[in-house]
Amino acid sequence: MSHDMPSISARLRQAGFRVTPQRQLILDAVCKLGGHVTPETVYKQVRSITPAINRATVYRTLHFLTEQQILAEMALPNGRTGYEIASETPHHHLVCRQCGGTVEIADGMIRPLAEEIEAQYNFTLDMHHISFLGLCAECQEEK
Amino acid sequence: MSHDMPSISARLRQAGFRVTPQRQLILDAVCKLGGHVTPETVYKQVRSITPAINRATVYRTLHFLTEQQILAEMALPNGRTGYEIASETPHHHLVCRQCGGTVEIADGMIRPLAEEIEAQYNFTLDMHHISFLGLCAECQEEK
DNA sequence: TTTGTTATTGCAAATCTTTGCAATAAGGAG
DNA sequence: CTCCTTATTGCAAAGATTTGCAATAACAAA
Repeated sequence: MSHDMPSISARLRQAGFRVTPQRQLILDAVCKLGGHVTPETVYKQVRSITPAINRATVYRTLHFLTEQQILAEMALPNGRTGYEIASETPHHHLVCRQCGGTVEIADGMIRPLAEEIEAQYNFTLDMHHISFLGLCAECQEEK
Repeated sequence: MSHDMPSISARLRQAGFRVTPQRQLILDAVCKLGGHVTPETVYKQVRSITPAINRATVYRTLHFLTEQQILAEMALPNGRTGYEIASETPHHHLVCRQCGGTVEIADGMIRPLAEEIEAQYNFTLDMHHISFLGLCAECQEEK
């Protein structure tokens, strides 16, 4: 999945934010890299194109784009954070703490639980931020 | 809930680990503080008793005690990690990203989902490490 | 008790991430 | 096109966490 820069730009400006070269470069990098990226891989990717970017800007922009729901955050096994393009249909992840591999699980699978939690505790879940940590099939066997 | 140091000590030695003053101080600190603690609060607590402790040791020991299932890790809203005494009956958390407050949810509530995931993906979930992030009832209203 | 093995610690340096502040530049208004 | 406001960036320093390595000290065995 790619991103529609014109419409994203319009949306940001509409909300009073600015569309800077850095933001575009970072979003391009996330798309180009594909899948789940880390602040460091994004930084390197953008750097390979131009030196006109600072690490702090990468971190700040990744947070910003997540707030704007253009990206989605996901927890990685070591307590680090990964990012991916926010998809229309939310989905979640099984993350292997051993090999770091991830498996996507459909939103439908956890929706019943989510609704039960929301109803019972009046707690609104961040539905784009759910990672279940554990051991994948391969890593279980190696044990 | 407190900890039974004699039996824990025996268990660790049994497995070839050593029971050092630092480990005891750190475990005591977690118990004394109660609830969910962070590496920093543990460090300060131990420090207030004796200067004979290094920050790196606190981090390493917290990880170690988690591996030994004496403590359990939990994800905090800012990507940080919290710890608590591992209880007999596993439970999970709803963590408010706004106020940082936590609510415990019973294991029974998510067990059906967990079993479905394990069956369908052959993925073993870390059952002590599940945190759902979101907004608690109070913080929703403030919006 | 003494000794030997090696798990653990402390330290310092490396990583990773966040934050305050002054300088820069996006983009709406004139 | 120029000016003005202020959102963003870069920089540097602070904070948080991890890691390599030599020194220390548990604790099992003699």
